[in-house]
Amino acid sequence: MSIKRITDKVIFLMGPTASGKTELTLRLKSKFPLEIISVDSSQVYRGFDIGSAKPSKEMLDKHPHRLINLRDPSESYNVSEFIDDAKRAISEVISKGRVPILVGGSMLYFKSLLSGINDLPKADLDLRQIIEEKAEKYGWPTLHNHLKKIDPLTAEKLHPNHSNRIQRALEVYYKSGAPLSVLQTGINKSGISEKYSVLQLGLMVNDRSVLYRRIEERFFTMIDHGLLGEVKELFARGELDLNTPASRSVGYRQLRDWCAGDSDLDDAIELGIRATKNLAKRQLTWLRKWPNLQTFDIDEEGELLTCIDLENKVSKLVSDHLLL
RNA sequence: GCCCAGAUAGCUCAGUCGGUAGAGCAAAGGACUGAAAAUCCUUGUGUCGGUGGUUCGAUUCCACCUCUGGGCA
Repeated sequence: MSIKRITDKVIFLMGPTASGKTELTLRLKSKFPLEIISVDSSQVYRGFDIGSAKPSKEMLDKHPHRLINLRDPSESYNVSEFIDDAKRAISEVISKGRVPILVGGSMLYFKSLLSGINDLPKADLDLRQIIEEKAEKYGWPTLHNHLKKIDPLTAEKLHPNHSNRIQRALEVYYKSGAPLSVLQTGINKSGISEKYSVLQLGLMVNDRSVLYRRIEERFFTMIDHGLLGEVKELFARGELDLNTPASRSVGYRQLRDWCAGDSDLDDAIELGIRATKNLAKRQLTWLRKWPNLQTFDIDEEGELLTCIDLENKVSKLVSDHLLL
């Protein structure tokens, strides 16, 4: 076991949406030589600002976040690109003698960055389109059956209705000629856990209704801050095309329907809030089974981590981690 | 005051030609390798508005009552 220097230290701060990650990060940043790297699949899109809870311009000037505003909404971003970008960002920060803190709620990104993924063919929109059309005609269970013949191992793991993943498995096979399950035993794009000592912090909630209330309040705050205008503008520019990952973001998707005249505003808002709650629930499902996670519960009053006591606990861990 | 239509799961509703009921959404739990804020899986005992009547048996038919829409006065 080798003693690691400060140049090997990385911090993860994970938590569901609206759990107070940003606030805690800023507090830690005032005490330690940290630089922020965002782990957020929606904040990478330019123009998706208010609704993705992206920090304001002023805050970004003062506290730069890496891996934000990397793409136009018409483009797409993915886990693989994230891993490359995040690794580069981490080594840049470390080379400046500072400590990278990766903050966000995209749990697949965290997991893949930590443990690595396999080298696989990248997405092919045309091919996906073709598969999609077949599915509309024959149904996903039929395509699942087809997958059984070319990649029984993967098919076995997938439910016959699991559209996206059946589609991906077929895509991989058509592109590479090799079954996904075979490629997944190949050479990994390595994760950072081998290279760095990673302190993994997770914000959890005992009482989910506290988080849900916060989500509701925050949605209306976003509207006060101009969310509707932001969505209208994106819609007018044609950047809420449902085929792009950006436009499927929670909140934007529901308000898009309102812009398109498919629903009235109150319904869209309610659906947006619900979708955000569902997201938070899924994020917590990841964290519950996350190995080596230091978890902190938000307090009963909904004060979240503004509470000095919890802030100190986290600070202690960070401080220990940086000294070891 | 009269007429009509409703009253069924947290919400919107379907249904039972009379044998105590089911979808979607929500909620809860879970999965997760290039769309991941995505996508998918599992879980449904509810005085079927109240009281009576008919019936072996009523949430289902009948009467009255209460409430909610809409119309007429």
